[in-house]
Amino acid sequence: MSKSNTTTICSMCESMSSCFQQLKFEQLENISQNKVQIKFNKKEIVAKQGSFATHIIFIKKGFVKLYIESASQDKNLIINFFSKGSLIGLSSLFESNTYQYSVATMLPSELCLIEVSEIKKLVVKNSEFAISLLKRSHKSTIHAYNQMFNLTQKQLLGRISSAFIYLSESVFESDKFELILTRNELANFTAMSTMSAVRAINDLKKQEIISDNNGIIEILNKEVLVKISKFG
Amino acid sequence: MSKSNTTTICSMCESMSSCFQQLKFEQLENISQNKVQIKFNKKEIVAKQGSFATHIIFIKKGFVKLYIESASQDKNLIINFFSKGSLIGLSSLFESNTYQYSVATMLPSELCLIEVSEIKKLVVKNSEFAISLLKRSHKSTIHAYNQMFNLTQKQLLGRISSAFIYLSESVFESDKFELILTRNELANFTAMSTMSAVRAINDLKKQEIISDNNGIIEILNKEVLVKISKFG
DNA sequence: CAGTAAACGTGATTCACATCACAATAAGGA
DNA sequence: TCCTTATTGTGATGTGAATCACGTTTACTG
Repeated sequence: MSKSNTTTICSMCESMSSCFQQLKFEQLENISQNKVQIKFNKKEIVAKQGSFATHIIFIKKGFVKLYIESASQDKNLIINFFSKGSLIGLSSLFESNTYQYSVATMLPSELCLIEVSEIKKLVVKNSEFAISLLKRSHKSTIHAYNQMFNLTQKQLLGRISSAFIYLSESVFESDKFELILTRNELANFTAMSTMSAVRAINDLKKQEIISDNNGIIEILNKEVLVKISKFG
Repeated sequence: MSKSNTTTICSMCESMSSCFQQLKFEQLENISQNKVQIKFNKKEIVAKQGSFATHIIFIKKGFVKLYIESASQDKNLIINFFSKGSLIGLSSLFESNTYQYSVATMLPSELCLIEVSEIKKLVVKNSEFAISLLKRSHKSTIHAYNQMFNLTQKQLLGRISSAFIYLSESVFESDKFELILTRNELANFTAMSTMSAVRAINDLKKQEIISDNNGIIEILNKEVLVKISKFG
């Protein structure tokens, strides 16, 4: 990682999240003065589970995964993916001062690290900002509940199908998208072995429900995909 | 359920949650005037997944479970348990206007249903209140992440052990407690079959890690229990 | 651009857990 | 109080998915 030599002023940032749009000009200036903007290569760790959380991570550009590592480190569970405009690390902020998860880039990314104390001040000053943080937080909670259900109550094909629907609708926002994730990462997101992920994907390909051209996934038969994702 | 004939004034409520302690007297009076206090028997549904969420649920007394129902209704996943002082339904409030989960009593309970609009007003007016809601929300998120990890990465005994530790430390707050939950509910909380839950519990009993006297659970060997919960 | 590591893939085997079948006990309702 | 239903329990069987073993292809990296 390297500190960017062209730090953008927050009020000029075209990736600005909905939260920050609630802020007044001078409040945004405060953020601007209490952040660092950093460039990361792909596959770099941005936040490490267990370490002190002194900053909130804002994604200006790129793509990251948020995941939980096991003690033995061999089993990772990917909780979610985030791209431009996302804000990460809020839960560590109010609940505990250490990260409860790790965050790593999956593409070259530009991130802004904003001081926790600055965010806290703004929550007190600006109730619109507080509400938009509340919305984000509840979105995370609902996503986690859904995933808990998906991962524990559905089997292989249902989990993979749910994952493709989620990626298509909520992450890449298109029926055709570059997957970016490896089979191993998809396995870690769906709580199965890499081998099972490979088999499940090829199964969907053979049934012509999805296609995969060098990493470009296209959902060919959404109706059936949804049916599989619901049945289990 | 039946509307309580002795509605407590919020400012006199001895179950008052930390959130409400942030409120000024007249704000608490507003809550008081915009709530209904209702008595529920055990095993009654308080909130039904999919229905409109017009109220926030405050637990004045009793014990409830929050769970997600499957389409076929035969598979339930219990997300969490709540007792006196808890506030439920906030995520439905900001993210969607329908409940993403169901809530049911497990003991006779007294609940206060507070109008969503009233809570929203207070979040805007009182930033301390907003922050305490943020804290609660993040606590839910972190719990969900932990559970996701537990349920997907650990096996039977690890999951049951984690569950007993959670119940002991975070729900009943004692090494000795009345279980309240049936084997089936414990299975739904640990994402396994009822039969497996029965076997796993009896396994822990045989190893003298826990004891069960007519539903009174005692953790006899916490050290080993923690070890099992970590290994998986 | 060769060498090595990471990612992708297929078939055979193993194992954890669900399911089935059935019994005993406890709880709640007419 | 009896009758029904929920809850707890044990052993045998079946199966979904992990693991193992191995080969192929694609991407880094000096």
